[in-house]
Amino acid sequence: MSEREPKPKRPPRAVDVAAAAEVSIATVSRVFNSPEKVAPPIRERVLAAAKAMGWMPHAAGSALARRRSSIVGAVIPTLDNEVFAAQVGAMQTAFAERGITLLLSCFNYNQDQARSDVQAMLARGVEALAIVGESHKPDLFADIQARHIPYVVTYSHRPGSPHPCIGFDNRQAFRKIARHLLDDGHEVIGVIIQPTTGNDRVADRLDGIRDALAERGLGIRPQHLYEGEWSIDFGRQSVRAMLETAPRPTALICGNDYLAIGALLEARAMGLAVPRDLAITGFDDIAISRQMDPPLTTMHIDNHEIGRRAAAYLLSCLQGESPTPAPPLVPTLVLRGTTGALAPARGA
Amino acid sequence: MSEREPKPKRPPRAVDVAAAAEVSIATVSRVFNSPEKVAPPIRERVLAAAKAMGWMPHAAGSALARRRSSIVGAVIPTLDNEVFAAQVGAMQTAFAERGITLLLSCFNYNQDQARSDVQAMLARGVEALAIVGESHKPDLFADIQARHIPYVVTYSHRPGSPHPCIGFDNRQAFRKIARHLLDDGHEVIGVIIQPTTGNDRVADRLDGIRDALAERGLGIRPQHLYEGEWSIDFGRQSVRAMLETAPRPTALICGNDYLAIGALLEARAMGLAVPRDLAITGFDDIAISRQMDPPLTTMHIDNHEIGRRAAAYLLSCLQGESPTPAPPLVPTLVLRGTTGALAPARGA
DNA sequence: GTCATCGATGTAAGCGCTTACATAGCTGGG
DNA sequence: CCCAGCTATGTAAGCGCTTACATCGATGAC
Repeated sequence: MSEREPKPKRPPRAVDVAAAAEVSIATVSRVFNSPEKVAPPIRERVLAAAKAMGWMPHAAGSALARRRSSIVGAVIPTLDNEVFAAQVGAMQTAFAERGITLLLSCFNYNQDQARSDVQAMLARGVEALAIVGESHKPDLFADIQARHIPYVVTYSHRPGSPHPCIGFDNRQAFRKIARHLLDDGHEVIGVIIQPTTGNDRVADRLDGIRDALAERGLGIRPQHLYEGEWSIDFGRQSVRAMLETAPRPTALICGNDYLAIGALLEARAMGLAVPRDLAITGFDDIAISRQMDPPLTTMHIDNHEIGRRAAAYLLSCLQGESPTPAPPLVPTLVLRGTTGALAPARGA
Repeated sequence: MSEREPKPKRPPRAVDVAAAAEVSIATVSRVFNSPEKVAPPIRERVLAAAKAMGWMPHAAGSALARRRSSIVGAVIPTLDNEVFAAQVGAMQTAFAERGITLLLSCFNYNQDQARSDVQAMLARGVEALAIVGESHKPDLFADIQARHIPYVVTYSHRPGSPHPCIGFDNRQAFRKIARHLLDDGHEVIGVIIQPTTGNDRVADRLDGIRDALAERGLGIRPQHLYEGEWSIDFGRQSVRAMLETAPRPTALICGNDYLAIGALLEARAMGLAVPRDLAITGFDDIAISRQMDPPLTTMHIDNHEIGRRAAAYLLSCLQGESPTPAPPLVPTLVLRGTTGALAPARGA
């Protein structure tokens, strides 16, 4: 009767377990942190007591004592883009296996938000940080470096970047896309792309396109460049507007697959044949892209792989190693049905 | 010269700030937690000192002292489904506004994983928990309840559930879909659905379909029921196999939009007219669905709203209120191009 | 049989912070 | 002019845990 505790409110603490198992609190701690140091019979007793009262070491206490939080942070623009969702999912899984918890922040493409989220994470004692892109307020990186915390920039891999990166060279990748289209014979090329301001990755993509065109003495005509939110609808609107210009572009490079899908759907709705009347390329190779009609030519990025690599890199840093960040990933151009050699305009 | 610290390694602590501002450590703490209690000039001095050394209260320390962690956990199956990604994104945003950090776990439809993730979160001292679905090991909920922390089940709202829920009644929703198809004149209805084992939401969906069919004395023929991973490809395969059976279904209910999109694409690839030869319905109304040709009839779920409501509910609990969980959301049937009245089989 | 040694356990000092309580100036009423 | 009653600040006791160090037996070499 008197054994019944009428107020089970307060969660058990290590001392309670210690009392129940008739050992000292230090032994309880050891059972959970270096079990080999405690004699098996006692170990069992402690384990049994802990299980009986549902006790686990409280993370805040051990974080303090151990000076390690076992949490890492992921800072991404938004989960609404499956690209970042996949990266975060892969990281979460990789870290969970090591008993590390993932803290998430979505900054919605807002640099101030990113900055303050990172500060909050630092205050929480994250031991490492993965951040999408490198166009952030300088303070953001300064804060991280001041803490001597390992971090990695993802989705970007600019030559000469001061940061460790896991990603690919956006500029190169788009140069490759543009060259492919040029090789197919296109000379008037339109571009639909996400906002470039404050987004290094997208700015690089546009630069890559310009590079390739410049190599052939070409450029992007202002009326053939649409910059706006990444969405299927923006892709649709842009292509509709662009096709009213003269000369009409014969090919369209889109900053990501959502835009490309919008462009493709609208072009077909307008009665154009793709790729004959208009070639279209995307970027990311999201799940739906290869299901389109015709299937979308795009560049394949392995987002889970980026997440896994970022996690592996940070994990390695946390073990005290100094891994050399891997070479850039090289996205592969997946030629599907929305591109093809341009029919010769005139002559046989 | 001697002012230079040669080892800036260790992050500053409150005592350092206190020393710099020539106040006691208590005052420093007060400046950050109840600023109105400290005289403005001193407050400024402390703030300046803190900023100068880049100090912020360390979360583990304050969590311990305050007995509040200011973190909450979200437990979802996977981020690869945009439905859950959207929910998490909305929650993260809502919590961040209140200075609360979100811990994420993806259990990949594995109940053991979910259980241990929840335990890890409890050990981390989460103050609240949002969990997708209610078909979890009973221990999972027992652990949470033993800690007396608020929690909410999302994406599910079964009548009579013992848990607070933010979601919709999956059974009702699919009953509605099936009834609609029946009203359109369909009698042979196929089903492609995600695995039902260990997934209450999906099991409810199937039950809802059965309910509606039973009302008209009908049922699902075994050869018209395909259960498997939710993916466009599974939708494709299933529809192909199903259309070889006799009698052929004239309508197809899919457990979510991915499956429906696969079914739609494959049906059209097989030369069927949709909806004339085969009506198709999805569920979730993901972004791409209304872009399909014909646009997909589906049920619209506001995933961000679920996330916001879940966050609001938990936030309210954390303020000590006892909010009555809101009534279920009612997903709306969005009739688009993949359904329509069945042409009369015979007679005028 | 004695003592050095070693392995198993306990003791206690923090980890960085918050906050109840103590204290010390002030203000102003009597 | 004194003191009750404030308010602004400081003191110190934890929060729950880990771990260096102390302690205590037991083991085995001599």
